[in-house]
Amino acid sequence: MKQHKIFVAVDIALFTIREGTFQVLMIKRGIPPFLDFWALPGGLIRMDIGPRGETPEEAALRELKEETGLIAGFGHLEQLGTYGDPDRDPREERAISIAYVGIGPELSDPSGGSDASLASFLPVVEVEEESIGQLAFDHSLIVKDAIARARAKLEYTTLATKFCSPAFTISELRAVYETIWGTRLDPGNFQKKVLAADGFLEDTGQKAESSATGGRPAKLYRAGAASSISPPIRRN
Amino acid sequence: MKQHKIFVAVDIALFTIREGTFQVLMIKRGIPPFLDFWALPGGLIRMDIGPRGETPEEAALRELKEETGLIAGFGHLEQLGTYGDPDRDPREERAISIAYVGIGPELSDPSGGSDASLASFLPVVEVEEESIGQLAFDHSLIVKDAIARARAKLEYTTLATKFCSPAFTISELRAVYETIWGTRLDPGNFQKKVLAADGFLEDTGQKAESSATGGRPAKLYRAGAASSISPPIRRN
DNA sequence: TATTGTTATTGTAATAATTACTATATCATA
DNA sequence: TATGATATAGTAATTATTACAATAACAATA
Repeated sequence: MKQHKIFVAVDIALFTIREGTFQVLMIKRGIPPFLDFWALPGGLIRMDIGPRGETPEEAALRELKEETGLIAGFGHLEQLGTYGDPDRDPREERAISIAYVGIGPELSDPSGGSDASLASFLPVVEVEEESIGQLAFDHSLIVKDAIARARAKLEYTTLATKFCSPAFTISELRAVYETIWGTRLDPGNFQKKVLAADGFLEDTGQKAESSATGGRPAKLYRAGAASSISPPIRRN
Repeated sequence: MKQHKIFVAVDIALFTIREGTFQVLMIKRGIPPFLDFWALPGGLIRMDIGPRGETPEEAALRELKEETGLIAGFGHLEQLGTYGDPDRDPREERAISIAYVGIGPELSDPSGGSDASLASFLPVVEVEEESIGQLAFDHSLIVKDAIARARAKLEYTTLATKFCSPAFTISELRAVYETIWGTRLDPGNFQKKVLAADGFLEDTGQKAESSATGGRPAKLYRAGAASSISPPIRRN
């Protein structure tokens, strides 16, 4: 019976926008296998924490903190899927992985730790085209799925607000869409659409500083209570 | 190290439409825990099959066959998500479960086997409102998520064709939407919409028998190559 | 102070999609 | 041949989307 037990890992693809670029948190592996390869932060679910072991979410947040120093002050965490190919891990013992997608605004700088020699936000495009080299395990597949999930969810959910500061302008929100989709959206139409979507935005009554280059100062909004929006924001 | 290994199960929510009703395949448990409770077909991933154990998909199809007699001749299988709460299984040893959603047309009659004393398609509404009693483990949550997934995917994918026979009429397809959503759709508008969706339907050149009550015989279509449709079919 | 540059926000007209019907086509059966 | 039934096509009103123009509100500068 016990022969059927399997190692269960969790991995997390944590996205943010930094310097106008869509980025994902990666670590450089400090131990074999795949020593010195880039990988997603993650590790085994531990059974020696709590009376019956950790939940997968707890494990994801713990590993994130251990390997990158980042704590759970970010806005969103959802399960992406479970990767269970018997050959996804080259080691003797089989291991499956439950993957998560996380999203946060302006995250502090990561620092390597435990099994990671280095932790850093990397531009999503560089990870996609593997100009940083091949990724460890099946993490290239996981990241690809995670990116697709994030892009798709912008359309019909209020996920984009999770990339923004607590109070943000509509331009800032539009920039999130433009950065992640790699497209350009009409400012006027975008404005009307998000304001028409019930529960997407709440007026704070405040105004942003006029930008460095001048221009009319924008109103500041905060995220509303809605989690899905209809009609959706379209990708073009 | 080995202390961290966990039992990994798979469960499958297999949907079909029978006698105009949206139904899901359930088994009655023949062993404890939850003896005689209704549950989803499923079981542990086995490590003694293949050089490194089964894939989760293989395990799902094997358990389906063992417990219900149904074989994999159906149209669609996708991962729903992994349920990992440490207390989801009351037994001594912790077990997580990877859940799948399956869909098939006109499936043969199931028969109980192995750990199931009985297997049967049950109307989704009865399972939802638990008029058949509480479900085993967290299967009530899993079924709920599976139903929501199926309903949502009808909108923007060609999933509905998986419930139909190889050649089907537009009425038959419309009945799938109406049954699963519990709504009524305008026949004329529905027809135009699905025909306008590129790659959704392929004309077979044949016509269906005129129905028992008479009426113009409908054209027969088969599923096209597209997997997503835009604009989506809306729920009303 | 008036002007210019810049960004936010509102307006508008053309186009496209959706809806609620109506009309016609094609069969079975009386 | 008429009638009932269902499939399919058409049509006009409504609604949403798009592309673009106009106006508003500020900073910086002449």
